[in-house]
This record gives sequence, structure tokens and C-alpha cells, in this order.
Amino acid sequence: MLENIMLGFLMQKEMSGYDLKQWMAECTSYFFDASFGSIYPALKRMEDKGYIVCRETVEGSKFKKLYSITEAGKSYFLGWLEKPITFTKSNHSYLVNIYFYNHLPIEKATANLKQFAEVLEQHMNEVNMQKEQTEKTYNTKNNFRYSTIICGIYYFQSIIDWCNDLIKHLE
Amino acid sequence: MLENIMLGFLMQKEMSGYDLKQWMAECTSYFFDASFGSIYPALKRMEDKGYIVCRETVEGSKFKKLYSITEAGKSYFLGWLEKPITFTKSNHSYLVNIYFYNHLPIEKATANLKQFAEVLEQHMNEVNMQKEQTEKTYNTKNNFRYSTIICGIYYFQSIIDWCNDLIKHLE
DNA sequence: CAGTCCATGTAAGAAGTTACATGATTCT
DNA sequence: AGAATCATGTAACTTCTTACATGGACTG
Repeated sequence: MLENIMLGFLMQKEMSGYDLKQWMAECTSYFFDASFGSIYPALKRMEDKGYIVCRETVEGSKFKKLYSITEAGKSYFLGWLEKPITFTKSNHSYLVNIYFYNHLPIEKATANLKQFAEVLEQHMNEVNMQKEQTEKTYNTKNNFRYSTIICGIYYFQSIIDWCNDLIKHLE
Repeated sequence: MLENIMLGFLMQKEMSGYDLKQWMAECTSYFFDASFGSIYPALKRMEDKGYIVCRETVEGSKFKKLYSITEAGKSYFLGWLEKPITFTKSNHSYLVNIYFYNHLPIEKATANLKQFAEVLEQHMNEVNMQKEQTEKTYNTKNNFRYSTIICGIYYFQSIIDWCNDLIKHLE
């Protein structure tokens, strides 16, 4: 999956490992993110496979390794993209806590849930900011990039609603 | 997190590794699951730490290793449980696909999304079955176990709604 | 001139899965 | 009798993160 998302970004333009990390942080971090410790080795692997090629640049005294996607890389990426989407269960570990909250005094449970709702609101705000940014930048709501952000809003809103319902029910 | 959920289940009663796996499969699999390859080593680790103790039983010719939680285990578990809930971003890799769907012919994108919506419906049905089962077993809607199932329903419903909206928008 | 950002990379370790190995029991 | 389920466990592997190591450029 990491290699796929990196190839996807390289479909736009040539980029460095650092650039790729920034794109993830800005655009996909709420549903996918990676550290440099996995990005750089992945670039090396993909170069070995022939999916990308490297071009070393020096601007002034700024050194950068810019990678671009090859034809082999494009066809691999497109081949992956057209396959059916696989739904992989992801660990929502916060639910593990709440699952066992019968072992907690009800006041403590409520307090923790309220705190959690606030954290969720913060994440929601982040996604909302991404939404506004995207609207400004592309001046359209008709693209898939925008749609994934909307999904994030649906997602966070549904958990926030659930969490608040639960808190109300406890009080 | 794996150790915590196992301790949580052992708060109910003594269980074998096999039992723990079944509980996860039946009750928490949509938000947390583990394989035997991680459960059995975890049991060993937790026994070493003194959080659980093992009792080997033979019923007829059926051999089982039943683990129960110790006082140390209980206090560790409760200590973890009362801490603030941490929200960890989880990888929703299906969104990585959709994020790049501008590279796909619109008909193909729509077809894949429709297929994906069906997969989501199946997962939704599973959670709904868990919900009905829990209602029957406990005859109440007032517990946290039940609430986590409701969260699953909220969650899947929100993605299904989003997915269907997106499909409609494309057509 | 200290702190932050830009930029690349490695090594160690965490946390898990898959596949294998074993063997009894229960169901059809 | 064969298949499925019960039951435990290990070894190899995957995949990722964290922490470290390095060094130049920009900013206040």
C-alpha cells in the first residue's frame, strides 16, 4: 500500500522522499501516513524494481533526489488501481477501551468519553481545514481527492455523534 | 493493546488462548482482532510478568490451558483503562485507492465503488447480526459492549452513505 | 547564534501475520 | 472414513516506527 500511494503521488510530478512525506501529511494523513524510515527504503526498492528513476539535483547548494515514475511504474500502478477495492479491517483501538468501561466508575467513564470527544473534535477540525484548503486550491468539489476528505468528515462526525449519544445516555 | 484486550476478557473468567481468539472473533473483530501467532506468545509474556496464571486442565481427554488474571494483572488493567483514551489514526487503505480514482475511466471507478459498497453492506450485516445477538443474550441495550457495536453501525453506515453519495454524483 | 526547517539515510526493535507442525475429538 | 472443529505452539517473514546520525539553509 505504501508503494502504491507513493507511485500515485509520483503520477503528478517528480518528487523527493521529503516531498512525498509532506504530501501525505497534508492530504492523506487522516487515512494513511508513513514515516521517513519506511519512505526512503521504499524508494530504493521501487527503483530496483524499475518503477521509478532517480535524478539528483543541486539548486544552489541544496541537494535533492527527485524521483519520477517510469512506464513500468505507471502500468503497475494503474493495474493495481483498477482492481477491486479491498476492505481491510483496521484496529480502532479506542473501542477496546470503551468495550471494557463497565469496569470503570460511571463518572470516570463519562469524563474519559468527554475528553475523547474533544480529541475527536480536534481531528474533525483538521479535516475541515483540509476541506477548505482544497476548495480554495482547486475551486471545485468534483474530484476524488476532495471526496476522500468528505469521507473523513462523515467518519469523524459519526463517531462524535455516537460518543455524544453515549455520554448523554450515561448522564 | 493486544495484552490489554486479553486481560479485559480474562476479567470475566478464566480462558484458554483458543477461547480468547473466539471472543475476539465474535465480539470485537470489526475493531480489533489477532491471530493465534500473536495470542499464544502474548499469554507467555503476560505469565512471565505475573499478570496471569495458568491452570492445565484435562476434561475427559480434552487438554486445555486455562489462564486467569492475577491481582497484579487486574491492577495493571484497571490502571490502563482509566487513562485517557488515545485516538490513533488507523489506515483506511480503501481511501488510498479512491484518492487516485481520477486516473481511472469514470465507468470503471463507478463500477469499483459499487462493488465496494456491497462489501461494506456485508460488513454492516455482520455487525447488525452481532447487535441482535447481543440484544438477545443480555436483554439490554445499556452496556458498553453493546455501545461499541452501535459505533460499528454508525461507522459502516457513514461510509456506505458517503460511498453511495459519491456513486450518485458520478452518474 | 540558537532554533527550526530542509533533506537523506540506517539500525534496532516492535508488533504483528502466515504457514507450518502436531494431535485429539466431533460431526456427517 | 473424511472433514471440520478444538487446541497449542513455533519459525520465518513482513511491515512499520523510533531513534539516531549527518549536515546545510533559513530565520529571528
